[in-house]
Amino acid sequence: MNENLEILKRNGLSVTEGRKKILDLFLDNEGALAHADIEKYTDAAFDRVTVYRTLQTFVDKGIIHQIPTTDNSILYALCKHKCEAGHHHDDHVHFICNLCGKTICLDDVTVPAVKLPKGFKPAQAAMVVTGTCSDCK
Amino acid sequence: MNENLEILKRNGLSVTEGRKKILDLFLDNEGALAHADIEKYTDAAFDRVTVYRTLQTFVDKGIIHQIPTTDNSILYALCKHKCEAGHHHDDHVHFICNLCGKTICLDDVTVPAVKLPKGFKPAQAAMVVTGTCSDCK
DNA sequence: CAAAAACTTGCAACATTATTGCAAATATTG
DNA sequence: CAATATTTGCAATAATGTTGCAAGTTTTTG
Ligand SMILES: [Mn+2]
Ligand SMILES: [Mn+2]
Ligand SMILES: [Zn+2]
Ligand SMILES: [Zn+2]
Repeated sequence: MNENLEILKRNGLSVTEGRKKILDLFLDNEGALAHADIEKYTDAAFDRVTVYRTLQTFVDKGIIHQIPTTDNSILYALCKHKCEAGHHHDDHVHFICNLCGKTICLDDVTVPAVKLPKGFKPAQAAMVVTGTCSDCK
Repeated sequence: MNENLEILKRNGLSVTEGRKKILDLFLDNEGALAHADIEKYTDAAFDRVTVYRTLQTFVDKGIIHQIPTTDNSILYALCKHKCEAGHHHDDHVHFICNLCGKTICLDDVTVPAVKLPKGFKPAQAAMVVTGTCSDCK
């Protein structure tokens, strides 16, 4: 069975062209995608609003997760672990390559715990490393 | 001597009302500021474009640093270490409080090193922790 | 399988945020 | 203080994000 279909059904989502296509992009793409990438890769076949809503739906369901950036954009990538609606477990480090520009989920590199000052209670931690990726090295 | 003035001169920047005022905001404010905050705190006394350019200039000079977020905004905070033009050394963890919304530079908490897969060469690492801050606890 | 119900999409209108060129204003230099 | 260098605000333009709603599509029901 197509993996995209399987994922949509498992999450109780109606199966539509747009959702299948956008999910495929994530499944086929190793790196993370920004809203703009998706518009480009789908040749603007779907309305910009639909893309916004689809991404939001996927995040809500725990199908994709967001990666913070420092350039007024948000990157999205597949959740490979068992994320559920309302509860993500994406504790891995993200790597942004300065040369090729790709953002890669280092699924096997866990964000290390840090000791916070008194009174601070951590809930989630994100880590983004920049540098040169293994392809560009 | 006023600290803002001192910082501007040290970095070879012309001293203007806008720069002094915006720099003061950072000096007076413990937390990080977004572009929108600055417009609000200055009562829109300066054109939006001037604020963009001022923030960019400060980042370039190593006076402030950027903090990545997951909501299409960029936060800025003072560099407290010896950052130079073109070379930042802000290796500290950032904490975003889910209750009061403040973003705090944990200047004494260093981003831990992580072991990356073969071929990846790190240059910089950023870490953002969310949760409850010491004021809101 | 067809009808009803539930949900998703695209459009249009609108709002917010960001970028650029350029002339006027301001700051620095000597 | 005059000459020069730099910064600012404005206007125009672009890019990005949000909302309501009617039409279209998918799912459920009998
Ligand atoms: Mn990831
Ligand atoms: Mn900081
Ligand atoms: Zn690369
Ligand atoms: Zn707080």
